[in-house]
Amino acid sequence: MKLKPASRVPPPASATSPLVAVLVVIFTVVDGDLQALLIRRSGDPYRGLWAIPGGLLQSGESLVAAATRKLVDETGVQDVYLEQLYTFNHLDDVTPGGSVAVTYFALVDHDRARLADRADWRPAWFGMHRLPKLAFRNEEVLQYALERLRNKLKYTNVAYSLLPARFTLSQLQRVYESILGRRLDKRNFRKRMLSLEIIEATDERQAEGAGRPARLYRFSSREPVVF
Amino acid sequence: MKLKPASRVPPPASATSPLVAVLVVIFTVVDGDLQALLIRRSGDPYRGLWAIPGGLLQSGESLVAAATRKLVDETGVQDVYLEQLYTFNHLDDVTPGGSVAVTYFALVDHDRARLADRADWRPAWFGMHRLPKLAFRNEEVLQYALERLRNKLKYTNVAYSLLPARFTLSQLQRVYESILGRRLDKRNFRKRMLSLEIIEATDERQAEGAGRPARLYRFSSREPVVF
DNA sequence: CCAAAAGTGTTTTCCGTACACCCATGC
DNA sequence: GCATGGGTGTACGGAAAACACTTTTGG
Repeated sequence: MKLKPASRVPPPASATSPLVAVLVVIFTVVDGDLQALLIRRSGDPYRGLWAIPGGLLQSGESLVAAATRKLVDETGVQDVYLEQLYTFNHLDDVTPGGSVAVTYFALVDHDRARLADRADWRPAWFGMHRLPKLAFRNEEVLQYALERLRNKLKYTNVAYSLLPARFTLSQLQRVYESILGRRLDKRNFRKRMLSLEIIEATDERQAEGAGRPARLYRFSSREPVVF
Repeated sequence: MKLKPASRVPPPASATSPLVAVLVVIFTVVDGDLQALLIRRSGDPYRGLWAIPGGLLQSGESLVAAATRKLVDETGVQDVYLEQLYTFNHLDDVTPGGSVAVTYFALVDHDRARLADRADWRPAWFGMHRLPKLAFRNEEVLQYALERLRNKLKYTNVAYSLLPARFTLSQLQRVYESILGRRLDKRNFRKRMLSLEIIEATDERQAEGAGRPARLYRFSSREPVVF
């Protein structure tokens, strides 16, 4: 049986066509730890397990709009880095007719996020190395998101979305180290960041407890930049 | 209004939910020219224009299965490189309730492809620099696919899917040049290909018209390999 | 004065790029 | 013997990686 391109137009709304869900992997870095936001399921299936926030794409809604909506629902923030990740299917093996999950990932500054405080399925942050038991095949999605994020770090300035407007180079380095999962050399790191010209020194300083006060930097651009 | 994860499960089949289409950008290299397979639309909208092959995702069908089905329909080949590209929406601005297009791209050896011979919307190859007027926003999709392919070429062996089992280094270089859109240095190219150990020399040779016969090579692996 | 974090250069290694001539065959 | 495509090595430059000590502050 052959599908005709023309058949894209008038939907036979009768047959159960696959549903479209949108999931958003929301990352943050707290205190040297890369964390993802998960919600606890209060309904079946997988009741009580944790899952990536998401919901059905509504009629007429665009994919980014749906992803942004979920992001705002869960964290209250909106103007952050958000990128489409991958489209999975059969994540959910219960929906009759199948389902398609379009996944996104977002990077939020932990201090700006205000988690929704709901009675059931409350959201919570989990370190990527201390994940709870997850619903559907959400481990796969998280791993894929992490991999993508690690790659993006190498050739884009996406880290801007994980930090406040002003930050120290040590804070920035800790963000990189949390995501990459390994220590970086301080001198090489600073040399590289500065040579890429994605950050600029300000003339402010900030004392972090004991020790010499650190210079504060800012990102030259708070829009995504690819080098 | 908030979507609950639980609502992923029982679909309210009443509302017109967005449709899911699967498109497959099929690339080949012929004679130093990177080409994409397009089909001519015989129905509305965009009647008479050319478009990327695709169709609706059928109930219960997986995304790769749908993409593979389209690929086989159009070219007769199946065991080639196939990768998910991106998921667009609003490509089609006519479907009520909106539509989502999950796009893939495939790489086929031109000599193995046997194009479907249909009365209406016949498929045909078009050089990426001589594209006809396209339906929907298919230019965007093709450009995105090209960009992705160019990147993949740098750190994977995907070219194996564009060549026969045995090939000369010059043929391989022409494939790279067609995709990248620029000339490469012969010595550097060979050095790199051999040092990556993705190809191996055979002891066969092949005369290409006049000139010294060329050694034939094969890919060490005909599965995708990332370096 | 000591603990704690910030800040700073040089050397080596590796990879990408530039570049020109000889070799084997068909006609 | 000449036209055609196949095949080969070296040198340079830039980026990444390795590596250790001094500076400034708080307590």
